[in-house]
Amino acid sequence: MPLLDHPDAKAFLLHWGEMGTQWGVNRSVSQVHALLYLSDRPLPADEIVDQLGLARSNVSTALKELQSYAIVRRVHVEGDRRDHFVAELDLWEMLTRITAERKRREIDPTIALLNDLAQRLANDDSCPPHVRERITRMHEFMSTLGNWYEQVRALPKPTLVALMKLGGKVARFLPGAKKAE
Amino acid sequence: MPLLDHPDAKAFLLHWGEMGTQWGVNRSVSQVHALLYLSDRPLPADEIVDQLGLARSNVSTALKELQSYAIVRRVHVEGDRRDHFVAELDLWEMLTRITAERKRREIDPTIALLNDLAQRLANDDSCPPHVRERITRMHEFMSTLGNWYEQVRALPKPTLVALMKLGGKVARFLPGAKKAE
DNA sequence: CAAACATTTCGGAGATTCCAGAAATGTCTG
DNA sequence: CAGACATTTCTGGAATCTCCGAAATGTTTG
Repeated sequence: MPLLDHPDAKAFLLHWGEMGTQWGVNRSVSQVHALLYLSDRPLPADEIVDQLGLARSNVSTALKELQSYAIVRRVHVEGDRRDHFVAELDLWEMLTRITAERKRREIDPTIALLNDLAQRLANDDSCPPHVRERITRMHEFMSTLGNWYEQVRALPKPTLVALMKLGGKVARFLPGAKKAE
Repeated sequence: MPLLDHPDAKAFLLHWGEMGTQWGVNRSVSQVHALLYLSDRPLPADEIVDQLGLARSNVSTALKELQSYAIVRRVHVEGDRRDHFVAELDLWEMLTRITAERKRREIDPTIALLNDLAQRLANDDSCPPHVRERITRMHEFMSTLGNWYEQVRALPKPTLVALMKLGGKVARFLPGAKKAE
């Protein structure tokens, strides 16, 4: 009955956990995520505890973290007082949500700092020209990247999927691009 | 004289170090990178030690790590026996190299595992259908993503830059896309 | 509102990572 | 090949992160 009796499910879950640690996500969090992803029904925290052998408190923290990425959500189950949880099953959604949250946490603060620095540099003649230039370049680069991301993410999902399927062929549509492949 | 006497350079360096830790890169590594990025000349390890106050051994390890991402390289300086190091200054190059290496380390092993699992699932009737389906979906998704990435990265840099400048407007060129914005 | 149940927060033991200094290894020069 | 210099690998203490169990907090039900 338990999901993890199946060796392939278990292999997936274990690998997902390891992969998480490489990504800066802690193992418990990514294991909980893998379990929910494979489950065909909402699971209460207790059952996650049983299946993964983690402490209840740890599972609680993991669920909170996953919810902060919006890739797991609480659902109510008829006739059960306990919270149940399900993972986002649309992988494209999953990717965009993780990306959005990571940008928010990791990229945006950097852009903000670079904004400040650029401000200060404008009125500071004591800064060696090459330092000014390097910081300015970085600022422009990250801003451009951030803007690009915001634009792309605003596109409707089917458009994004279509773009991805297109792969390297998008380049053909560029004005002035080589027509031949 | 030392680069870090300039408060803005220092702010950049410190922030870059913190940002690194968030990214799973250790602080020493990202500080060394920031210093080299701001420097207008190749630096020998000793000078990095002096400017950052790190142990020599630590700097050595950091340089090795940065070289493994190919965003820092060793250069020879006329009349000095010591190795000197410079950072990649083209930020677009920097991004693509980091991305390539992270994909290689983090995504490729997952795809490889999913290949194996998909193989095994094909001959395994004991696996519950929904588990099979979830793993298969994940496999397809990550493969598609990986293929997309390889195609896009093969495009010439100017094309990539042009695409990025285009932002969300690429969607206009999609066959069957809404022409109006 | 009291009792039962569910969840979160807290504190600390264990594991991991970081990083300085020491030792070892590698490389050049005379 | 000896000695000077440069770099890397090793080792252990410090700092950080992980994750359990206990205590505190929140929530439902009679």
